[in-house]
Amino acid sequence: MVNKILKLNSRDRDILASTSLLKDLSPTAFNKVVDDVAVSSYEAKDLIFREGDAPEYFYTVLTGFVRAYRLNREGREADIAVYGPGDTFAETGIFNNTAYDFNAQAAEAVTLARFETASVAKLVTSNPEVAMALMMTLSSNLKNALECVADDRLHTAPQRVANFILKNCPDAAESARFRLPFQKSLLAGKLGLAPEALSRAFSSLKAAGVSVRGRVIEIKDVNALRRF
Amino acid sequence: MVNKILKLNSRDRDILASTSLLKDLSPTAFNKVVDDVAVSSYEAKDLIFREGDAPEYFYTVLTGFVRAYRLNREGREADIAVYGPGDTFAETGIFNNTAYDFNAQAAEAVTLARFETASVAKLVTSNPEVAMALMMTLSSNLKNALECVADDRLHTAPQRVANFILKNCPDAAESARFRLPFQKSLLAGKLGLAPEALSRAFSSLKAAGVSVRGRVIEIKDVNALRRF
DNA sequence: GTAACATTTTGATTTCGATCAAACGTCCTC
DNA sequence: GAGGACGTTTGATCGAAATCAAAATGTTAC
Repeated sequence: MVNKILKLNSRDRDILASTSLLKDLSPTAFNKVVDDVAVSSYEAKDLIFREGDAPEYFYTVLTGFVRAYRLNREGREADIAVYGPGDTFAETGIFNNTAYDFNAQAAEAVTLARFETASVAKLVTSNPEVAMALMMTLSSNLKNALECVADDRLHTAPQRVANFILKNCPDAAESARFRLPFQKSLLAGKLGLAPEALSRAFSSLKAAGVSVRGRVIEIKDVNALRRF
Repeated sequence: MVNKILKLNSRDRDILASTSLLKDLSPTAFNKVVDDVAVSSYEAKDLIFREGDAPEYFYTVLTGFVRAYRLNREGREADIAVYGPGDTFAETGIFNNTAYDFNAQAAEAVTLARFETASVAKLVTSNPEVAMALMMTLSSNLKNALECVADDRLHTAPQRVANFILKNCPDAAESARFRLPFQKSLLAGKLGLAPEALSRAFSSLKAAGVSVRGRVIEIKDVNALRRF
């Protein structure tokens, strides 16, 4: 129920060392950052933090997927991002100490590396390597967010789903098959769709040679899909 | 037609020195950054850069407004951000040297401070102050982008317009009046709406005490608007 | 294996905003 | 001030996706 907080074991250390946030750090810098890291585990649906909370921590996903979402006044939820293994989220708290501006929830069983915002904030000013790592992360998160706005505003539901599928196909391949890394309802949220709309989008993509069985997606002709 | 490129004059320097990107820099760091800055002016509708171009420069708006937008396959445009005085855009080019991922266009006559991506990239690694300034900028742009996704997904057109109006009202005020800083069609784009939808949203807000004459917005009761 | 439950799909309806078209205003030029 | 050009509003229609409801499929626990 309540998440367990543990010290980093060597397996987690290895995972962390391969994330885009930390992979380019020198051993010295890496150790400094990792010094204050804790590993926290959550069960599916557990809240990690709530919009409005003080941004005491930020996180890198080790395993599983995290859903970032906001509520409107009536309590309806809308996802604004999904973070998976290697992704870092809520790192803006380092730079302005205002409250989290979204809710974060474990979409499934999840383990996270938990950084202390305040101590990393100090590190950043003194360690250029760490600063650079954070800039890369911020930059990549910014690109994704702008991409998301563009996708929402430019593309229909089937087009968004097609885009998502194509991002998961090896570029050169003629045909492809892959497994969704998470539930369809989470994918729907990520794409800004109701689950029903995702389901209908998949079925409209049958015409473009996409077949879906459970979580397995099969694409007859990747280039044909690219054209619609 | 083609934009003029000038060296920074002292007025531009003053404006730059007050932007959130540069305001906290020491004189030394400020001078280093500003060393390679050029001022470029554009007429309304001029393209500043195109999606796919090499990210040679990034920009801070000195005066006017810039529209960032993307195209879908059919050539329809969708705005993904609007940048005004003090805002910095396209700074992600510093961190990964991939092409610009949107088009930038002067929404009206505009002057920009133009930074060389490559030289700032070098500065960043050696100068912690500059790194910090960029992190603040990235962080703020990231927050805005996520806010935009949330707003698009959670709120109807009238609600988005109401939010925009409220952001431009002094917090405490009972009633308020202000002038739109740019054309309504640009506001429509910023909010992800067709101009017609913006117009209809304004007229539906009459019921909440909002009256519009030209660019002047008048709000009878700010708190009432907050409730719808 | 079956019951209980969660997730996904399908169907019917409604709603919001896009689009097309035309009228209206405003600003600028000549 | 007449004439445009452009921006905005209004009207009518259309389409995409949300919502509500129910069926179907999948998963888990016992």
